[in-house]
Amino acid sequence: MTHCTPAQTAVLNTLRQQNQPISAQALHGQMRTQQRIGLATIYRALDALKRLGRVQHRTTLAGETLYNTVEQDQHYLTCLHCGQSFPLKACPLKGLQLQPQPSNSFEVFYHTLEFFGLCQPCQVETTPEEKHLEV
Amino acid sequence: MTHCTPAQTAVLNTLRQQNQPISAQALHGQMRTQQRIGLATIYRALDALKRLGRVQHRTTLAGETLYNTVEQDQHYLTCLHCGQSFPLKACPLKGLQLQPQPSNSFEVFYHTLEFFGLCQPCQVETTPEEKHLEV
DNA sequence: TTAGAAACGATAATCATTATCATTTCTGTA
DNA sequence: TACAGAAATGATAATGATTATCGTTTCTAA
Ligand SMILES: [Mn+2]
Ligand SMILES: [Mn+2]
Ligand SMILES: [Zn+2]
Ligand SMILES: [Zn+2]
Repeated sequence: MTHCTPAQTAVLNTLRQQNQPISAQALHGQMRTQQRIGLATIYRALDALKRLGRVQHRTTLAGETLYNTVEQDQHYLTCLHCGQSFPLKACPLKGLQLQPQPSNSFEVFYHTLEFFGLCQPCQVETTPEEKHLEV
Repeated sequence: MTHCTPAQTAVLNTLRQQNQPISAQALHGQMRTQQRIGLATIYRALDALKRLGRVQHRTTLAGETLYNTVEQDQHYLTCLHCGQSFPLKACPLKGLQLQPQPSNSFEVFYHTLEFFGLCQPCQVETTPEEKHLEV
């Protein structure tokens, strides 16, 4: 219990090789070609890594959960109309200092940050009254 | 199709009355005491409001999806050990300008932002090597 | 070795969310 | 007003990602 199990290590390494967040099932499909591993073990490993602060996840509009390592500090603009996601070039929180918090010493491992709105092409198909903030 | 359906309006108003994000089922349980409304309609309304950029949602560590209006721009510190969530006093992105993006004119309606780590009490039960960033 | 603990794989069970479909309500027109 | 087609709704069945279960295997430490 002191360190990662073999499965956890394997999952973490496979996640590191991805250049995009990936679902648990896709991860399984990818890993099982290399080694014998059960889907339940993937979920167990992802959960453990999550609680260790090594892996994070986001949920797409379609409802699928995508995992990635905390190191790849990546955020997306997601279009509410067509569902496409566009990666940000940099993390907007880089170098940002959080205000002192409730118990004033919460230890932050990582964060999730996503933006939702309309991509360029989808904006034209939208009525003016629905428009909000331009960025 | 030009405007909200009665159900969408009702859901949005009920969401506004909440001072915390709430699950679809809890929302249903709360609304059905006031009026006859089906759970499917709640989900349909939430989905429509989501795509209109009026409602957002987050997924807890336990896997439940919680909804809230975009106006209540609220973010949380969530402890990976005990699962408790602590609200931030203010949005760290307030007044922040996004860098020019891919198609350079993505229209942002709202954002989601969450922090994960260890709360004060849970930090003491943790070995030093697992410690990360102090905030 | 060997006993107990932890991890694992296969698969059954769960449960939030979606899809279906018959019914009701709306909207515009004759 | 009466009516036809469209949209919305509620009840409920189906789906599918995640979790629980359980028998087996692997690890750990005496
Ligand atoms: Mn970031
Ligand atoms: Mn905010
Ligand atoms: Zn789009
Ligand atoms: Zn805690």
